[in-house]
Amino acid sequence: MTERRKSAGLPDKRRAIVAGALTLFARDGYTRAGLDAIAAEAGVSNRTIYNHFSDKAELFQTVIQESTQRVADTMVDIIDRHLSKVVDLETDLVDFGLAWLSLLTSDLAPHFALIRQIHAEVEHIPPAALTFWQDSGPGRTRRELAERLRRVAERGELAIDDPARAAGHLMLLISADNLTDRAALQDEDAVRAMVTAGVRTFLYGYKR
Amino acid sequence: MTERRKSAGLPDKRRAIVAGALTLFARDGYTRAGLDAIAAEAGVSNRTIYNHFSDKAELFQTVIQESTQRVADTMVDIIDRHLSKVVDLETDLVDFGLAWLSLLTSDLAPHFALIRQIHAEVEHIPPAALTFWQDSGPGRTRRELAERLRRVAERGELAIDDPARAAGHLMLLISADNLTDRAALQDEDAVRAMVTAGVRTFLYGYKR
DNA sequence: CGCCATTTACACCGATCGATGCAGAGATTA
DNA sequence: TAATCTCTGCATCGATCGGTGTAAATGGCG
Repeated sequence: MTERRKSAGLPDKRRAIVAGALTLFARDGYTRAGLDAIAAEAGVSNRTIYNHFSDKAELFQTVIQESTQRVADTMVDIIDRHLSKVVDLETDLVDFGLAWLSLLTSDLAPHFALIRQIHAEVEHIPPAALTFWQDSGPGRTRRELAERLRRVAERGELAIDDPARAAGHLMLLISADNLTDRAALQDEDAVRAMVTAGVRTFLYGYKR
Repeated sequence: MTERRKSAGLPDKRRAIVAGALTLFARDGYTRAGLDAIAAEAGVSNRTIYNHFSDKAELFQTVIQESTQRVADTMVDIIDRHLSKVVDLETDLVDFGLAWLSLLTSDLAPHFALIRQIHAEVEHIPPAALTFWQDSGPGRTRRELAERLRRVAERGELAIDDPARAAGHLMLLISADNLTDRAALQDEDAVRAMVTAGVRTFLYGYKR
C-alpha cells in the first residue's frame, strides 16, 4: 500500500494513531481533544505521534481525509447495491434509505460526529482542505446518487431536470431530522416510517 | 423587562457581554473562545463577566438561550407573515422560503454558527439544556409551521396526515444544502432557484 | 455629600496543552 | 555483531486559560 521507508518499526502504529484521533476528535472536537488523550487512546506514546505527523493540524486533516474516504466508499457501495437495478422504485428507495441511515449507528458513526466538528470548525480549517473534503466526500456521493437517479429518469420512471438537486433532496428527505432527533434512530419502526415518508415526498414530487 | 436589583451599575453591560460572547462562541466554539477575548469583544473587563455569570458554561447556556429565543421569535414572525393568509400556495411558500433563508445572511447569522457549535458540543452540554434549546428553538418553529400547514391542508389544498413531518420536510427542502454550499447564498438567483425547486418537490409531494 | 453597587485594572494561581529534547530500549537488516 | 530505525518514557519549556483576590475608580441615588 503506502510504501514504507525500509524495514519494520511502524507496522500499525500510524493506523492506531489515526483511529484513536478519530475517536477523540469526533467526541471532543479539535481543541478539546488533547494529544496525550489521543496517544493513550491509540495505545501509543505521545512522542510517537510526532514521528508520523508534524502537527496536530496535520493529524486532524489526515483523520478527516481517511475517514471521509472510507465512508464515501461505503456510501457509494450502498448506492450501487440498491439503485443499480431498480425493480420497484419505492421499495428500492426505502431499502436504500434504511441502509443509508444504518450507517449512523454503525461503526462508522464517529465519522458523522467528526463531520459536525468540521462544520463547527469551518472558520479554522484551511479552505483547500475544506474543498477537498467537500468534493471527495459529500460531493462524490451526491454525484454518484445523481447519476443513478438520472438513469432511472431516463427510463421514464421519474421526471428530473436537475439530477444533482434531486439527489440532494432525496438525501435530505431520507435523513430527515436525524440531527435534532437522534433518539429516534434507536426505534426501528420510527426510522422506517421516517424514511418511507421522505421517500414518498420525494417520489410524488418527482414522479412522472 | 428583567427586573434589576436596585439602582444603576449594570445598564447594558450584561447585554454587551452576551452579544460579544455570541460573536466569539459562534466563530471559535466553546473551548477556543477565551474569556479575555470575549471581554475585549464586549468592551468590558474580564472580571466583570464574573459579576454576571458564575461560569463560562453558564455564560454559554445564556448565550444559547437568548439567541435561540430571538431567532425563534423572528422565525415565527416570518411564518405568520407569509402563511397566515395563503393566496397562491406556491408563490407564498417560495416567498416564505426566501424570507427564511435571508436570515442566514442577516445580522442573525452568528446564531446559525452557534447552532453548529451546539451540534458539535452535544456530548459536553447538559441534556437539560439541550432539550430546552431543542424545544424552544427548532421545536417551536416546527410546531408553528406545522400548525399553519395543517390549516392549509384543512382547506383542501394539501394532503397532509402528519403536519409535523411535513413541516420538517418543508424546512429541509427550503434550506437544502446551505451547509455544504454556503457560497451559493450570495447568488440571489441561485437562492431563488433552490427555494423554488424545494417548494415544488414539497408541493408536488403533498398536493392533493 | 456620602452611601452603595458596579466596574476596572492588575496581579496571581493552578492546570492544561502543544511541542521539543534526550537517552535508552527494542527490533530489524546488512 | 554493528548499524539503523522506531518507539517510549520522562522531563521540560512557553503559552494560554479559567477563575479569584484586591484595591481603586466610577457613577447613580438617598
